[in-house]
Amino acid sequence: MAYWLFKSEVSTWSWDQQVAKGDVGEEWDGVRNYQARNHMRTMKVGDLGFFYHSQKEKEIVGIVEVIAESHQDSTTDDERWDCVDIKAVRSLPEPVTLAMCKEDPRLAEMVLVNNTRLSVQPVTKEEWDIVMELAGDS
DNA sequence: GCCAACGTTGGC
DNA sequence: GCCAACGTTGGC
Repeated sequence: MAYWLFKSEVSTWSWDQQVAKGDVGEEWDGVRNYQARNHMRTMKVGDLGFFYHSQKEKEIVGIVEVIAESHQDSTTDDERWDCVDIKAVRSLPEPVTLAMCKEDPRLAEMVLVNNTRLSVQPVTKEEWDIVMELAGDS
């Protein structure tokens, strides 16, 4: 079981919209970056991920679960692009901001901190646990 | 709004 | 196949 982080702008696709979809979930479509796509191709049903709001908020707000493995992105006919489906699991008790991640020396290697432009990225078990701790979730 | 980082495109 | 030009993302 692996851990991931999904980035989205609030104006494009927000956590509230994801939550509103409930257990039906939603395609994580629109990704046009090979690295991000490759991460999605390795995802398995049941993997968990953080939901991060980029740009204005810059904070991890919730937890999602992969509910369908990678398939054709329905927003394009281009066969190069596929994506997984995810559903909201729950909100974090307290959002974890990018600043908090940067301040914690244990998260110095986190992709979120180092590669700001990657929209779908892996998170290690250790990083996951630390973020959960920062979120006030035990 | 600016700019750095990075990915993609296209000319050679 | 290299590399310059360009476009996009996202933090500040």
